[in-house]
Amino acid sequence: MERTRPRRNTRQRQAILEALKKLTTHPTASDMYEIVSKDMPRISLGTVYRNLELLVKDGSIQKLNVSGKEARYDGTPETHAHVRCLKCNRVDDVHDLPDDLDAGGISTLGGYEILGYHLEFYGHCPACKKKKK
Amino acid sequence: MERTRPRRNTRQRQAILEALKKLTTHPTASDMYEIVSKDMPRISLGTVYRNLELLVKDGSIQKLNVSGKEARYDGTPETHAHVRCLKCNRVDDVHDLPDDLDAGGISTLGGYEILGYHLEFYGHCPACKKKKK
DNA sequence: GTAGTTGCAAAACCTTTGCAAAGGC
DNA sequence: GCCTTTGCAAAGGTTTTGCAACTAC
Repeated sequence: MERTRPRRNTRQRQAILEALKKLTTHPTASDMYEIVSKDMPRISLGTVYRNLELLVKDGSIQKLNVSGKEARYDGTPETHAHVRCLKCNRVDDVHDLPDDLDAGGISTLGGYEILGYHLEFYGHCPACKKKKK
Repeated sequence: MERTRPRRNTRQRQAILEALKKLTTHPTASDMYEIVSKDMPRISLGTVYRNLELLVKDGSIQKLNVSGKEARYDGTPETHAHVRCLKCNRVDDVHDLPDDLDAGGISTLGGYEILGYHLEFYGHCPACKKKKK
């Protein structure tokens, strides 16, 4: 289709990727903007969006947008499931999926050529479960 | 939390639900607006959004917004997997999932209380596969 | 030097909301 | 008649984009 690998290693792109890789949370674009802004006060939100998008196309990171709210980014390139809290919108990784789903093994479904999947569970996180009472 | 079942059976709400139930596709809110507008030219897009949202809360229909683009609606209340075409953005149901995922059987994951899941595969639909060449 | 990138601001896009009028029950 | 719902339009929030200046290579 078109070139996906970034041509130039700009300071902005490096900073965004590094900051995201360090996090185990799943920040939104504007979270990333705030984080990177600390070291690079003149960076713009547009640049953050552009680079996150490039890195996603690149395969370096993942974009999660199951909730219909702001997209969130995941510094891990490997596909894996997520859990989202319906109350606080927090997103965690799922590592202990009992019956692991291996999309790599599924190549076609109803005539589609399958390239991957998004699997997101939803419910209440531990903190919100407590508050509920 | 608050009442979720609609109080009044308005013509607009009926028309929206009926139209959606008839479809096996997964229309966006504005698709629904266009469809319902044919019989009800003065309906507004806001009303379509409000009613779709009510019906979702109600459990009568489902909302799909894994792609990060416009949300799509599904006239079936039962949770099931979907496939989305990365090129044309078409969404189909998955009926022949080889290794069926039973979220009903999963009640906790990493401390979360699990209430459901969204599973969406992505790839290229039959039509787009042909065009690719 | 050149073409990809940035910062900035405006625009685009989808969705939600305020409000007066209309309409179920 | 009361109170939810509608239609309309404006506002909201996130993401994208146009453009001149900048910078990596």
